[in-house]
Amino acid sequence: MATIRDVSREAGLSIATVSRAISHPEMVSKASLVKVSKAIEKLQYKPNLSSQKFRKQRTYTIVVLVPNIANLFFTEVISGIEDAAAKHGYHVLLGDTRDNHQREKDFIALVESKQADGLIQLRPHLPGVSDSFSHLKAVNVAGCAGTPYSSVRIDNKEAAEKAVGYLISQGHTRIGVITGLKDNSHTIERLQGYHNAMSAAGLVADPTWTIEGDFTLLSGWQGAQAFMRLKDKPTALFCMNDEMAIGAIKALKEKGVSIPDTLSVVGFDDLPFANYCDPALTTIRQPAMNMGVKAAEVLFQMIDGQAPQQSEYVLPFELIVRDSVKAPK
Amino acid sequence: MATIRDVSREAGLSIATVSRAISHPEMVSKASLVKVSKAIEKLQYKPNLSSQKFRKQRTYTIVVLVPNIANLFFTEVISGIEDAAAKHGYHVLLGDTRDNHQREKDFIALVESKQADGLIQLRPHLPGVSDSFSHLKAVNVAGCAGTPYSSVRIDNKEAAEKAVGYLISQGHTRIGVITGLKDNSHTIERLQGYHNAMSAAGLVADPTWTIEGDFTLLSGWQGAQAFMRLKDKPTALFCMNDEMAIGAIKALKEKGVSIPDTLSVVGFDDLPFANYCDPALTTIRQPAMNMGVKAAEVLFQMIDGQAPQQSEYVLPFELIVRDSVKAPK
DNA sequence: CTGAAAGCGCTTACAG
DNA sequence: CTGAAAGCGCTTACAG
Repeated sequence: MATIRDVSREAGLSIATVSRAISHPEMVSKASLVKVSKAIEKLQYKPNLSSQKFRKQRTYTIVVLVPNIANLFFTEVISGIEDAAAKHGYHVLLGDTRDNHQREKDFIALVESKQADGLIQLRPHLPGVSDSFSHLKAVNVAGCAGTPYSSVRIDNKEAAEKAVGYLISQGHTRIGVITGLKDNSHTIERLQGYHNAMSAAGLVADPTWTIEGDFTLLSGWQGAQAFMRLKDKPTALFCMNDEMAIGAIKALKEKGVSIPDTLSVVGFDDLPFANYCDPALTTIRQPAMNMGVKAAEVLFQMIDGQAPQQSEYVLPFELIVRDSVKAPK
Repeated sequence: MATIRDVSREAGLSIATVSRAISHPEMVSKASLVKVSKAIEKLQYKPNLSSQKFRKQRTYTIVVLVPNIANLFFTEVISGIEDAAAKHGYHVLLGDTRDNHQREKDFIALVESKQADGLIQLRPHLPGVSDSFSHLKAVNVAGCAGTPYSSVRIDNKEAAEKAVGYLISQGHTRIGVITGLKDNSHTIERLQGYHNAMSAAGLVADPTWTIEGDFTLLSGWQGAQAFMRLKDKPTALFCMNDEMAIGAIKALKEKGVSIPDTLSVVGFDDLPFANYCDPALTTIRQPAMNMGVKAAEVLFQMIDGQAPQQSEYVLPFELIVRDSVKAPK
């Protein structure tokens, strides 16, 4: 592989001039520029970026920490990050942690060891584990309120409140909920929204109506089974993500429950599949792609040495009304 | 940030010894090892990997080229790659190309410019565009037969043949197909399998039964509309991926077609959602995760300078029978 | 506008 | 087992 030295020899110029011709062409004469480009052409020279990075102490690489890449919501956020990265000349190193703390640490070490300029964490901040971020250039995306570093998210509490409020507006008074793992911050915030909506309408939320899931299809399916065993069944069900809603609908239909005639269901996220299930799912749309773009842009700013204007960017969500909700009989 | 020089000063040893203590502890005395580790501890030293990489001319990074990260099948393959990478001490740089050739070239340049040691292409090989791979360490995963460099895949033709053969074995003789884009190699191979299965059973495949899609939910939905307009409707439909099958089922149900009673449907891939649609989808399961693992391992071997044992690794697929197929009336 | 030289942080023959 | 030194490929003050 040709190096800058080969090019300088071929062009009959110093390596300094060759380097400038590439990085700062305005500092070099036209004649030299021509010689250099001819030499580059002839030798098929590609600058060794590894060397450039090392020299500049800047990698133009960011790491994206994600608990599980096989998740359509995360994946859409990552698309946004990739787009912004491509636009700004950055690359993204994928950190699929699978909730493995060692793996998470390894990726953080990448930033610490100058392999990457910064980091985006895609999930709620975990106190304890990810506190090590504080000394890094890092931003949290799709997390929760109170993240101790810059974050881009929606207001989960309000969104849940809106989802449940919509069910109430359709006449439902007995509303169940399938949550994520109970310690998860998203669960906590969305559950708060659920309770807020209920009490704002003067309704009581029976504790047995709250069923714990873990944001997977399977847990939605299982949650619905638990729901069916309730003696005093609600007429509507709020699922804290679309995957659980889809799992729940499956289980409900298996038991002969007709949706939305007997039971209304609302999801959260608006995955592409939400529009293709039967009935099409009414859900909260998070601006996943935009969240990714925004998070990346905030990070690039930080890397450039500017403090972000805000410590939190709260983006708007939207209620998407489709066919899974109907007034109770 | 502390450098190796700081550590050497702190430990009262040369930087050479410090370097060895870290990379080749067996070459260093116990006493020195202790001094070094104390100094590292005290200074919170992290080796600058950017420098190490540059020095070693080895990045321990691979790029994964994927047309679209927001695709559950791809994402599962990537999980496999990530697992293998973590195990072997590699990192993965995500190349979400969005079918943009410029972006694809940029990522290839990353390997050429020594930013990454090799590349995995997740999609069928595109003659012309990706010919530039030939001089790189590259492997193709989930592509097609005849890829001009190492590849890991299933036999698409046989898999399609099996899917269609299953419909035939259930008594269907009139079978339609929703394909991907017609120039796509997967489309071509799977279509061949479809025709093979038909003619092996002595059946004729009416050309109007072949409807072009593009592997998206929407195109499956649209394809089913086109299907409904057929005068002489088949009793079964083979969709070249699960997304199109799910889209098609949605459209069919909207038109009041009962599945599988009136029409049987088979998919391809076995996405997590396949088991949660209504009816649960009978489909071909690709070993996505394993394909990712295998592709990564082959690449790591190549990077280590060993030629792969085989130029093609053809992994087994599986027909998953669920509820979307029934004998025709 | 150009070149000689220092140096980014490490690793590794070489000599001891 | 250890250290002095060269060098990986580039960039950038500095001097001209």
